[in-house]
Amino acid sequence: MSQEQSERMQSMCESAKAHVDDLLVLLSKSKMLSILYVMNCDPDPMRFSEIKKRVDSSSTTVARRLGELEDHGLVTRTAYATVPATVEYALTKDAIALQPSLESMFEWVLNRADSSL
Amino acid sequence: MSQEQSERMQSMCESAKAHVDDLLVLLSKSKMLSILYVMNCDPDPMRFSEIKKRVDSSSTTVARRLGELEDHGLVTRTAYATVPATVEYALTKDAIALQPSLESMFEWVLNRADSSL
DNA sequence: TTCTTTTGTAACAAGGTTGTAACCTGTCTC
DNA sequence: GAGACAGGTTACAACCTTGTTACAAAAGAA
Repeated sequence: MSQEQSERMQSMCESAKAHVDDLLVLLSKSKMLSILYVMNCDPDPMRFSEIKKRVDSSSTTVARRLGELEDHGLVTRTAYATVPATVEYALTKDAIALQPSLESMFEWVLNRADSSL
Repeated sequence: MSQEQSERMQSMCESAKAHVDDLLVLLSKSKMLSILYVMNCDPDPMRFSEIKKRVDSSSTTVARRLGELEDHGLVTRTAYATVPATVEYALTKDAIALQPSLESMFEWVLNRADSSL
């Protein structure tokens, strides 16, 4: 951990602390890291059903998570007037900036899962 | 996301998937990322009260998280027979391997918190 | 006309998680 | 003896989160 980063942490005002907590709570919600991971795997926008299939969760939970990500400006939602409906989700620039961290975190997770077999 | 990583994901057996899920659930528990972060900030072992103070949570939750981390082999707990009691927690080698990911994830979180002011 | 599809939403019961308050150990100090 | 300290544990009520089920819209296919 860099000296600079620690100082930034300690000198933070209440408001910024709340924002940090907010983001940590967001990232800690169930399936959230998985959703960001699968969306990072593919640079193209992804449909609801594809995300749901890959993270293996209920519609309700996937919809809730995607809504929360949209609220935080981390994904954009685009609906097309096809029949049946088509909706595409894409990561925003801000979320793409998280990619290296996510990738190395999952690298670690996969390695640990491998070695525990 | 690397080709190799995606393939590893897809070819995983049920057992490994369970391990991955297990780790993701662990990392997603409340205050977990914060605890790992503050312990990474300082290379020395850290006392219970210091961790509790830095993550700003209840004894119960901090104790629960540290226990879970210990169960997963990510921290070691060392008690000294002083009066009053002294207990030190240290990250294991495996947890230290997660440091770069955590650091860049928190870098991202702090940047986002800054820019949302 | 009814079935099918995608992408959700609403309501709700079941289960999980949290903080609080009370308590504990063990020794030194007042 | 009473307090204080670190580092917890236990019990429990309150709260949060989850999946399930039912439902909806819109239009083309059977």
